Amino acid sequence: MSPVPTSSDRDVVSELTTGRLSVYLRCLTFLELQGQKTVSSAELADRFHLNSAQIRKDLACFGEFGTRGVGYDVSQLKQQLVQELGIDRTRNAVIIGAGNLGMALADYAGFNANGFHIVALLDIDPVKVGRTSRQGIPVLAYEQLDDVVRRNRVEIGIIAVTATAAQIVHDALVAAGLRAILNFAPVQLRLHEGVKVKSVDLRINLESLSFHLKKVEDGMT
Amino acid sequence: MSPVPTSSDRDVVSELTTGRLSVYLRCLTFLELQGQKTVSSAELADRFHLNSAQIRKDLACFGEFGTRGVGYDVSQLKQQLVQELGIDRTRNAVIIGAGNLGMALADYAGFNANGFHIVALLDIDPVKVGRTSRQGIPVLAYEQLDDVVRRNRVEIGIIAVTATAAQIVHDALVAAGLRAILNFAPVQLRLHEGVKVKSVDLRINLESLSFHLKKVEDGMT
DNA sequence: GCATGTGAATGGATTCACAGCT
DNA sequence: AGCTGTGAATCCATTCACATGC
Repeated sequence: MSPVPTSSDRDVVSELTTGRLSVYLRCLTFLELQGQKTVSSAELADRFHLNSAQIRKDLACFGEFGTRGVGYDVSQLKQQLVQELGIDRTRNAVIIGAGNLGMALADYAGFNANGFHIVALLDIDPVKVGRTSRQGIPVLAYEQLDDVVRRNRVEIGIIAVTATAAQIVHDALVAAGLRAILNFAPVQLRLHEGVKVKSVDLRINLESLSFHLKKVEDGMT
Repeated sequence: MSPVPTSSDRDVVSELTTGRLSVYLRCLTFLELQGQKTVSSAELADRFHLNSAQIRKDLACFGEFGTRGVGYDVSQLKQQLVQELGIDRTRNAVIIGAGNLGMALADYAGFNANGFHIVALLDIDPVKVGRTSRQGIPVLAYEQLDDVVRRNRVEIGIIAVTATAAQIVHDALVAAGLRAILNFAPVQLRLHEGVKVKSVDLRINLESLSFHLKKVEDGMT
């Protein structure tokens, strides 16, 4: 369209590519730990069941990090991915809903390391307020949402409430200024412009497994 | 290839389509509860932020359920989806790993209703064995895996252990005869032929949100 | 020689648009 | 008239294959 290159050139990194960047990061972290200095796309593909061409394409989105004839420098590429993914500094999050799932997520290792930190759980139930998770993350009153967000520079909201309450909570998170939301409630949320929402729907995953089992039963291997 | 139509004709239901079938089922359940008798693909699309053509295409995989000029019968289509997804009977599951996440999943409402039932949690830690989740689901010894699977007709395995243990557990589940696995460990599992594995990677979702925030910061909206 | 980075080719999935049925 | 079911068209993602550079 436009004859001049725009900033949207670099913008075209698909959701799928982004997800794979995280995977690559994890692979590189592993290799670095093993003391490996250098890795080729072919080796990465072999060891982690990926496709080498895809790895190269994905990485090429951000510039040229490899050396022809050699491959990629493990530590350098890892650092590059950390930066591209924006986890070179810590991002704070709150969890709405201090039920089983919310509590478990609050203590989940992956949510409290390498760039993320759960500041608090919020709940409307006065009985829960004042408690903490096993790891000591406090449960605060839901009404304090705006305060908590402002005071702790929270950037990410995690929805762990029932399906019925999810849309309301979602809208409140957006109103509180959050632009990144991870949703565990089984609903089709109405989205807001400029706000990224990722939904993890546990039920859908189970049903997809059931579908597979059904096919096997019906002899459709 | 083959000139005669094979059973694989109906086999070509993509992963993405399957996921959407679950979504449609949820929408229909909602509409049925509201007492709505009939619904058109356009109305479904409007109300739940979907695409009407896609809905029709997806549903058409299983035959013709709609009535031209009218739409779909809510209850009938719902029942059809329940059947296609294979949740017209209950499927039993075990969770491996009785940590925070495993415990939370065991009590998760969506995992103990409408076609699914968590039979037990299994753990190698003797301290945990003998306890139960809040809802009373027992924690048994991991060594009893084969027994538990056989006795309870378990069809689904849920991996809620650390990344390091995940592959071993996965292989044990397959050896125990399971053909459907839901994995919460952040690893690229080596897969077995004929075994369906769905992975839920919480970390990837967070990183994808961070990536979005980074882009916003850098003014790439 | 070897492995990257990338246009070109392929393969899927989504969307369009309309023929066909009620 | 209205809405489904579907070929055709479009869009996006993956894979191939090779020119390019170390």
